[in-house]
Amino acid sequence: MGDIKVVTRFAPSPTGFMHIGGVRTALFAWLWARKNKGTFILRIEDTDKAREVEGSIEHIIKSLRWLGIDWDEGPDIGGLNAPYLQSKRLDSYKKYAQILIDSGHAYPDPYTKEELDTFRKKSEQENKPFLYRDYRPKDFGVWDGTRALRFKTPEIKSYHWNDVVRGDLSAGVEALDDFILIKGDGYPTYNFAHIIDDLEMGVTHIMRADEFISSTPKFLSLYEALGITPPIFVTLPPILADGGNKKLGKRDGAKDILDYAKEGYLPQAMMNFLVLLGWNPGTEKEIFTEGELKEVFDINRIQVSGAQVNLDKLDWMNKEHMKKLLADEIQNNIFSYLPEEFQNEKLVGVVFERISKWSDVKSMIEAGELDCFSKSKTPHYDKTKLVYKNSTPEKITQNLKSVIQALEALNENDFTMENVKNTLMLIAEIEGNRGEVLHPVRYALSGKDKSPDPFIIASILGKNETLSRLQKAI
RNA sequence: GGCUCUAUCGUCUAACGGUUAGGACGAAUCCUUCUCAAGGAUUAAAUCGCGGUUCGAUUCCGCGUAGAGUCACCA
Repeated sequence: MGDIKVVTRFAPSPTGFMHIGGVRTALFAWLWARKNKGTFILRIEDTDKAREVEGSIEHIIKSLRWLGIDWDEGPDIGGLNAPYLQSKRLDSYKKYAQILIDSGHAYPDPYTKEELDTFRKKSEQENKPFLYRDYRPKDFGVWDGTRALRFKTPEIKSYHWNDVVRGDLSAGVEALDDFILIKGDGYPTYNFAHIIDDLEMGVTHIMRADEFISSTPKFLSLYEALGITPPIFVTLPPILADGGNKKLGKRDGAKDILDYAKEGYLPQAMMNFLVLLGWNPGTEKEIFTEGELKEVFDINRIQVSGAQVNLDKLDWMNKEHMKKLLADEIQNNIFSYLPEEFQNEKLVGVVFERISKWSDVKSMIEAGELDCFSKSKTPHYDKTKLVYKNSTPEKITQNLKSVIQALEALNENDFTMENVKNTLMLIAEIEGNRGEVLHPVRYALSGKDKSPDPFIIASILGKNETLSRLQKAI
């Protein structure tokens, strides 16, 4: 098994952003190549000019790089099998098309679009699948390149094949048809181009989602006509939209993977989350680093049935990966998402601690979680809320005064969380009720019912701001 | 409609044909706590239905049901 060098590829079409589903496919292909010390290729399937979206290629590259996926050959770095844009490989497709024409396996499509539509409607009315081969012309004309070139299915038979994930698969003869190899505009179809490219690039394993199962017989008949040994098929399970039971797609609100980056999810958390969407190691371990995944990932343990996206689990994983980060890594990863006024080194710990309350940094900011640390946003008070439970306003005022007095004794330099805490706890002990001391202080500093503890807020605001807010509360 | 695939707690999943059907997320309860989080402990929660093979079926087979995919000059 270790004798054959593994070559995998990820071959997106540049039609916009990538969502979780697409990236998962890339991840599995990449991991399998890395696990086997093989080659991973990025190829762009840009054969549909009408659907192409400007800037998609850069966006796709950015998305993959964010996740930490790298490639050995690709449009941006070149490689042995360049070019990696299908639109620049037209000569290859023409070469193999000619071979198929010469061997009687391809012919020009004589029909207009309208005629084909009529055929299709007729089949629909009869509740039968539309098969172009029922209308295959008796005599093939000469292909001049202006019409679509169709593949002449050599033999109508039922195919059986093996899939690493699904095991033995089969299809009825309805799955076979004379599909288009090269379109009227001169570009090849996916069905043709990917087979030629994979052949020329030496791809050994094809990872793709299950929507291609039903077209596999077409591919197999083409492999046969060209005398090619097919690569190993690895069908990935579908990813279903959150809460629903539809396959995840852009129309169902599937998000750009880079949106997760903007919200403050860590790439390693996203990678961990994605790899478990349709794969598991067979152990109870769930949190993996990139390095560990490159070791343990195995296509033989890929799931068969579909999985729903569980965003709660992503949040949890993000938290778990944050715990593994060092302070400076947290800073690097989180600060770029924070408004400038919060990019205070002292806030790293707070952000780290409080993030778990929210799904991501963005929503944490929007919820105003960090507002109490802002020197510009002085809290708004509701006097009644300053009072703790059954206490009296007089008692609270008195406590606040004690606190101010005690804190004034601290030097600006000694105004650390530790010292503030000791000071407040001492007063609380003397008063015999923590709530009557800590609550008003916290509320005075934050102006919120729910907030971080008073010690951390005070230490970050500094002596002056802390005392001023306490004074104001009185 | 044809062809094809799939089916274990709410969700993601584990289980050579033999387990009290395990783990994780989420939920609930308790502890801790000035609040909200965090942390600790505990609990509830599943083999789609019906047959068959077998000493024994979540596991193998058939049928049913439900869901998904596909039937493009899209990939």
